[in-house]
Amino acid sequence: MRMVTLQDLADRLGVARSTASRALRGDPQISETTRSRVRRLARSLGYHPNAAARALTHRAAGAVGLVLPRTATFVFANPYFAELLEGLAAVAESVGYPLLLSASPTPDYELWLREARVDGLVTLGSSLGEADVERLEALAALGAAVALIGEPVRPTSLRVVLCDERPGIEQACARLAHDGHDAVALVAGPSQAPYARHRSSAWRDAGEAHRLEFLRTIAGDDTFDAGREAAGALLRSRCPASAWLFGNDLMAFGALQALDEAGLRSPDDVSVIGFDDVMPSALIGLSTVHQPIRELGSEAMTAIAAELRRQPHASTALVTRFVPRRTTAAPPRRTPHASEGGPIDSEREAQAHAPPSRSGAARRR
Amino acid sequence: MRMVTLQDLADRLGVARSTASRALRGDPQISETTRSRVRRLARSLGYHPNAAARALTHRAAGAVGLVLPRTATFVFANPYFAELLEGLAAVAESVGYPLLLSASPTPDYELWLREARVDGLVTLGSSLGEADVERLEALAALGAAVALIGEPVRPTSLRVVLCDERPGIEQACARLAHDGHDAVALVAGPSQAPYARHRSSAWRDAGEAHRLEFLRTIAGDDTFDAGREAAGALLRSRCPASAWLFGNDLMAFGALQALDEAGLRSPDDVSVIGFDDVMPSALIGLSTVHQPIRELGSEAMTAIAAELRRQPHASTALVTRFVPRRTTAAPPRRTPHASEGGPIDSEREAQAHAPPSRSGAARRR
DNA sequence: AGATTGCCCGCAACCGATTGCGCTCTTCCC
DNA sequence: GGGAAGAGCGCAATCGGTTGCGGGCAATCT
Repeated sequence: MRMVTLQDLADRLGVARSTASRALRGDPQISETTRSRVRRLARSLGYHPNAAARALTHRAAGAVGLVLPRTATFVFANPYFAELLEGLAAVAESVGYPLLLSASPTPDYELWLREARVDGLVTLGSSLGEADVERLEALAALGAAVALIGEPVRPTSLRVVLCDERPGIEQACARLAHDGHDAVALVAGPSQAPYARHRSSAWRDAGEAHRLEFLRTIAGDDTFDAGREAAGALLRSRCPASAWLFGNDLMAFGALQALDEAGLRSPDDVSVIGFDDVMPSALIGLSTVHQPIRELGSEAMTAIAAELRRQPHASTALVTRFVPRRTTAAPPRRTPHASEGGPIDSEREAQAHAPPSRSGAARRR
Repeated sequence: MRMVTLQDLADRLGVARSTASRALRGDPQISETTRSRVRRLARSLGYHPNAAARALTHRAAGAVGLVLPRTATFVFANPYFAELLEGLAAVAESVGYPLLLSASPTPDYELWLREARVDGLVTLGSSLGEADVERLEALAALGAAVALIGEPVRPTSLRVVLCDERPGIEQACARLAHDGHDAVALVAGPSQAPYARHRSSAWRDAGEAHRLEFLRTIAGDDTFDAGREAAGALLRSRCPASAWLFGNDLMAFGALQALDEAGLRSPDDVSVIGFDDVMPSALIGLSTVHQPIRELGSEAMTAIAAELRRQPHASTALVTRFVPRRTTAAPPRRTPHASEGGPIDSEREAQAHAPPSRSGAARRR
């Protein structure tokens, strides 16, 4: 695959390569005549400077990498990543840094930087090990721009973009308490993951401050199926919690499915609160803690672009907020398991004050 | 940002750059001793060959671009693209071609290829103009691997990955007819877009074969809001269609929302059928025509990788199928507009044979 | 002992663009 | 008319890695 080169332009015009180069980038030491001749030819031949050659002389790739330490399937099954990508891609586009994408459960965080394939890197802080952080810091010291989304295992000099999860969680717990809930269950993310632990303790702290008793805590792996299984376990164990709190929306979706399969529903039988507020949540009316995911992405990319251009960058503070929708209400009079075989009463009751409703989430067919 | 170079290795070992190079890539003309010395040092210094320099000599970038001719916001608001990306990224990862991502409403399809930033390109066939197709063909003739997802304006020598939309549409219409529907409305995609026109005529052909009358056709722009507005228009105009067919799921979601806001619901008041079967569709129980979106992505990427490696590649046939869920049923006795102010009767009736249901999709709060 | 063979390795020329430095030619001035 | 200034352009090195070709050296053969 042979493209038009600077030499081609120079040959055709009878000038030196260097002259052609200077003409194209508007060097004042080239006469107007020559400059326009070169530019005209370049346009008509569809010349574009070879990215690799430029990268070599500029010692900069002009691209930024996004490393997602999960399989592509996992990543894009979760709308969270789509929204993150939306924020990243929008800024990447506007600042002119192509985004390189990698989704692998065993990522090599350093590879692209060491190959000088990218000048900067965005990745998830929470999935980095101690050693990863250390090596990325070393690369950052050499000039790489690294931004972490979410907190890593230990404090670091790398730029970390995060969002205060507590306000939204606090609001959610306040609302539950106000509605009369006093016993909840928590379906958290993977217990090894720092971010999941942080979020769990945020739920616990806020919940306890509002006198909510945590009857049970289950660790899931942030997938739909994990949520469904956790909900199944809660139902089978007849856990009398009147509200279920989740580490993310996807698991809450799974739980709603499980409820539906059990012939129960939210909020009549149990209130359900997710975390993230991804797009489908608005669609199905899930009450959840809204996280500004796009902004996390755009903030990370903006920070990286600023650093690469040696411009100052003031980071903006991001916070969560509770978005009450249709899966939260006052607790039922009876706990879910008390009405097996068809929650007739609560249904009648719900109908009395609820508008006619389309039938709900996915159901076995 | 200065990384370890081949010269560094050579200097430290007192050999020539070329020797170090050959040692690393296992050239048999280098002695075992030297080879292992070089390799050991390379590993301990964290050496990785500079991607730009390799690209220059190999005349290949070792990367593939994905150009999405829409804003990042549009792209990632539609789960379709997330699933497409899932298929692309999974294969890209496994074949070792990093994926470059671009989302811009005014894309430059050729730029990355001309800059030699990528060896191959994936984009959406339906959004290419005549001129775009021509220029891409020219680049393909020069050795670029180009794959189009969806049919372009005219037949082309470029590789086109597509999926037969008719079977699923046919199945959907058959089902509607069988359930007793005879009058439908179609909310199609943008009427300028070839793919939307194809899909519309597929709906019409299949519908008419099953004696469904198309009372009204509205062109939307494939967004949630377009679907909501189209549904609003249908309701206001008291269109007596008993089923609504959509150009994609996202518009169907919007329509469900509009129904909900009007105090109506599907399928009691009107059956709704989407197209794509994106992830949230299963969640909210939308009946829809399933398209193997991931496979479209993986097929495109596989084809590109094969072409770049000069390997043969047999393309696989992809087809759609109808997935009946909860938004299709027999038509109501009365048309939607006849029961304004609360469709009490149809509701009772629905309850009689429907399992208890969670309240449905997003509703105004 | 001298010639031959083969193993290892270095020299140098690329790939395509950028840039410091110096050369040439015109023009202006004394 | 001769020298200086300055405009306009070319030479060559450089970025880091690859590769054709040739050269040095030791072992082997006659």
